[in-house]
Amino acid sequence: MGKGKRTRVTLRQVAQEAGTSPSTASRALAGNGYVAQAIKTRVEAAAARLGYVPDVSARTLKGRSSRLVGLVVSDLRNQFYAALAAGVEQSLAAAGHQMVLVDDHGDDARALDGARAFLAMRAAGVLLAPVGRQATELLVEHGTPVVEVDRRSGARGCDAVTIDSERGAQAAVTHLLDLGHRRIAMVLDETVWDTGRDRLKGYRAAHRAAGVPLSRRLVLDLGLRPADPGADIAAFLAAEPDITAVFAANNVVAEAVWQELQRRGSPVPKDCSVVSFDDLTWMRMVEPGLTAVRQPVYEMGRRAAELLLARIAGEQGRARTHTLQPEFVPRGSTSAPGRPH
Amino acid sequence: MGKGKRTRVTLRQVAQEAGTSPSTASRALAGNGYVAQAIKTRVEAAAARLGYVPDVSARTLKGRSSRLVGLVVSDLRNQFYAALAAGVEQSLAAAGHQMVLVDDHGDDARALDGARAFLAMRAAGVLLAPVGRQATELLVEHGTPVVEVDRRSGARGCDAVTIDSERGAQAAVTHLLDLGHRRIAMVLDETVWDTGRDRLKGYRAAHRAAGVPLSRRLVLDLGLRPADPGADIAAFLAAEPDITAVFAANNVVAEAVWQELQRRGSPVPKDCSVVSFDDLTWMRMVEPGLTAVRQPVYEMGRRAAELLLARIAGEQGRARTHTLQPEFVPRGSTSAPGRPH
DNA sequence: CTGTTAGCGCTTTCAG
DNA sequence: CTGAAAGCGCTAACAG
Repeated sequence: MGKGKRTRVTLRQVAQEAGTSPSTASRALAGNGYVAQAIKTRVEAAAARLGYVPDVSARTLKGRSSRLVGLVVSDLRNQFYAALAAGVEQSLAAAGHQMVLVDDHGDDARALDGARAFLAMRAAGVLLAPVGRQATELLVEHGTPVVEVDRRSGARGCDAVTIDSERGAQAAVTHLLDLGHRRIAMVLDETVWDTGRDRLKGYRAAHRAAGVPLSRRLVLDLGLRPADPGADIAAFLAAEPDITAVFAANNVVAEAVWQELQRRGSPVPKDCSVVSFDDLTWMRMVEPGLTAVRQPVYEMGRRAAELLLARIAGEQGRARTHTLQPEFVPRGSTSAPGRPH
Repeated sequence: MGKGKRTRVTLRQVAQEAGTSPSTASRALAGNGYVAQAIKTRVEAAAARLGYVPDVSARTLKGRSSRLVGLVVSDLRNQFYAALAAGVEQSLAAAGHQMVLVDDHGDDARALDGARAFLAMRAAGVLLAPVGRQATELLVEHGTPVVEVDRRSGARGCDAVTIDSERGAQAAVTHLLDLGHRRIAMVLDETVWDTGRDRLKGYRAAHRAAGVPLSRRLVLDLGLRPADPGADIAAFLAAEPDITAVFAANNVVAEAVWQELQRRGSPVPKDCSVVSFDDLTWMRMVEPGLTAVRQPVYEMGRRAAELLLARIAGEQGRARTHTLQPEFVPRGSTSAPGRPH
């Protein structure tokens, strides 16, 4: 022990030890086909005694695919993706699969590298939060089941699990409108994907439904990876002093907005109400708590994994998109508008 | 396209397409051995044309091991582990390895299952935040390089990367003592591992160094997965009304302490100062900000992965433990003691 | 119910 | 510099 066995125990050795043939030993261990109970026991004992660990690469080579499932997320340090990954892992582990996790940092090229690696390892399936359609297309083209999560790339031939962004955003903004706000800003960091676009749609739909005119000047798009979001937000708020509420399109934006409001000393919600799309730990820790649109992220990961597992199990039928509903969580950061700041 | 090729392109086909033999094609693609430049180009073109994706399971079967590296963490939804995993992934991806992530939920049996799976897939190496020594021992016994992260199981034959818990805790508690606190509580959720134990040691060492007597009654051990931590903390604070400061052993505990303090309406730091070991997002978002011991978690993940990669590359020599230093971050949640609450 | 045979796709001696 | 041959460990026909 502790020396690191130079040579692994193979099925052949187990068979020998049990006084039978490799194929019988294989059947005994895998539980396929007929094996006498006595022999089965004997083989199992031999395997245990020798510390046999089956070689999945041999198995994978023989069969069609491995028990590996790929997951591509855009930023593991973002709690949103971490929770997503946790949900995926949970379902996968329960089904006896392993999760290979790739962080593409929002870069399509890295996602594509990941996809190629998944192909090479004969992954049973892949889950991804797409940043482009290339990765999905490559995978689908090669016959690997794919489920897109959170965003949809628009690629054909794959299932998807998303959250109803438009509905969630509309609920959030309607809440602000109901409170009497009329100059509601929306801050986002992308309209590249359906997430950002749909949330903007929801923001607009809420205004239309309430008969409140829209103003382009109230929408601030920071862009992905802004150099200095705080400065952008500061300039925005200074340019639009009659804003009484801000709707942040996701947790990253919400954090930047919150910090800028703190920095400039604008009391929330007195000077400015705030709502976030996506509800993280800190939003219920701060005082006042942040009103938020809670996304069932962990659940989304689980659902996506289940869907993928069904496809892996051979389920046929055309691609489906499951849409989960967010939940509006009112907290202290929203109230009727005071005087403009 | 989009139909899912029933049969993958093999090296044989690429060779045929390029008008050469499989072995030459292999050399051309892998870059091993001598191949005429002309043929090499031809093979590469053929591979690209056919959309060839090498089968790693065949490669793994032939060679000793795969390019898969296992990582076992205890709770992916905990930002600490998510950051750790992100750091690991970053280093691994840069080196052309893939990360297989297992969440053991603090359960040794699941970690062991993970370890067996890693063995079965001939993982090149494994990183783990141990919950017991079984997984590490199994892996080491089979000759798989292992690096333990954050905690050490005590198993022999593996490297480790940890953070100096004792030093960090001592700094935090010394800070409180320097402010004049004399009744400083410590709340933890385990003394099972060196993390909890060392932080308790640091708490005690700080007291000894300051000549302040210790009282067992000031230490609350919630235990792992407490049913109702809030209630336990409430009871504890009620039973020890002269407490003027709380040192929370990790982010989970800090969250529970913070929420209980909010709930009972005890102003921080006037009634009670608070320090957390581990610094999460919310701790700098709340008002006042939480004084914390920042751990370089992402960096720890990176370092652990580098260490493992070196072992995978064949580095010899006895097991080493890298200890990273935490950083004390004073914020608003600590001040001189007011009157006892 | 069990053993023999063949071969998954790749790499790697070993001759040429 | 290139091709033929063997085999990594396992499973799946197919006979027995």
